[in-house]
Amino acid sequence: MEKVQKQILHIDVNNAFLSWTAIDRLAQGEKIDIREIEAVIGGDETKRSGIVLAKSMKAKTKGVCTGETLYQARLKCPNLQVFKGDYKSYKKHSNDLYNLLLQYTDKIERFSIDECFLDMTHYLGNEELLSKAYEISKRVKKELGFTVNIGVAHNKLLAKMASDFTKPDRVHTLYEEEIPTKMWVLPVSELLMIGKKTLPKLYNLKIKTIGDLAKQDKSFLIKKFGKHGLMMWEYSNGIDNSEVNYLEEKPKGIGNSVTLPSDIAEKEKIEKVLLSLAEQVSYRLRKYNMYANVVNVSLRTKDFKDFSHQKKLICATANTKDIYEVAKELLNEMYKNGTFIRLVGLRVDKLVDKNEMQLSLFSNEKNEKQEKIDKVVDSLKDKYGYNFVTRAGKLHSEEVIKLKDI
DNA sequence: TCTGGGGTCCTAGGACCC
DNA sequence: TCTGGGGTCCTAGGACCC
Repeated sequence: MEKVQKQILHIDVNNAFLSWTAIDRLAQGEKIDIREIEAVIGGDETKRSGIVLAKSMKAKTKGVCTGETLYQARLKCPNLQVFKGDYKSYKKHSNDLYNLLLQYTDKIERFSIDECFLDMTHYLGNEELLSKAYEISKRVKKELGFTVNIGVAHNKLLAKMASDFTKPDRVHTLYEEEIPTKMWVLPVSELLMIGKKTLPKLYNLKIKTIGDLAKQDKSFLIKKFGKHGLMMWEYSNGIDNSEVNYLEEKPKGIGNSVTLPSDIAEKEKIEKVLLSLAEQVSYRLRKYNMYANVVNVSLRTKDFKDFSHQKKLICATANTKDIYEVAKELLNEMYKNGTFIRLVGLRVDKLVDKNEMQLSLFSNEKNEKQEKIDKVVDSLKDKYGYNFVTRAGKLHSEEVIKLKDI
């Protein structure tokens, strides 16, 4: 059976957070379009999260990079203007884009808040596909007020690589025959899944461009890098057979973490943070109607050393209390008193659907009571806002760590 | 006023079983 | 005695993505 060639688009919003904040500000009557000045969307330095989340073209020209500290960015760009992000607004703009794209196909994979893959295989031939890409590009700009880059190709990898070519507001193709001229000439760091740990290893092997990587012996790369080596070889040669995953997927794990206002070195205070996180994580878990089989606590020390411990549960749970109790056990195992901690994280993994669980097998009166308590607390949170309801344990502590609204 | 927060997937070693 | 070896589960840590 001959395989039908897939037709894929990758849509990538240009400077998403910055563009969307620019639109919101203009809508509120602000005169200056922050896309036209040296500006970034940044975290909060007073909360020790002062990093660049998105940058304008002008800030980029000055060398400002996503992920660097605002302090570093200001050194490169002294007139830099910093604006706060608004996740709720971003979600809305992202949905607007999604709804527009639904007019072309319902096979859309939302890869992140500002990126989508579209399976357009029902459009016949490259010409038709390309003209649809231009149509989408124009319509998004006109109807939604921001620009996108669109990658046009026959698989997801090549579409994503293509959308990353020159920006902003561009449509690029990357068909198989264009790989040598458009992709192999690029530095190997541009290839998807080549990060900052792999890059120096490739440089040591005199592999500098994606083309250099593509010409390597496949088995040599597998011997050197294992599975990752095979993937690098396939990607550099434009091979990717993955499907556009358009069905709504349930999460495999749910986690929250918080950088503390200042480093702390007392277990009791870390426990209070864990209680807040347990509430947050289990609340989200219950919203998905899922149970967790693994609880994981992670810590970051003041000198940025990360470590974590995890534990498989005897019985899956979505109770705040159950998760909190296990989290405390894990903290006890791993925490050495006196160590200064910067970040505390709690996540649950190996999630299962509530409906797919054989209930009552292990459930008892105590569990049912806990579930009822959580249910009441959840509905109050839904009604009056997440931070409205607080646990008694937290109310009586002087160290209340207020978590951001979710 | 130096370094976020949310994820997924992979690896390697130890325990344990047959 | 000369110390198998495959398979699975669990855990800690790491790499990468946006």
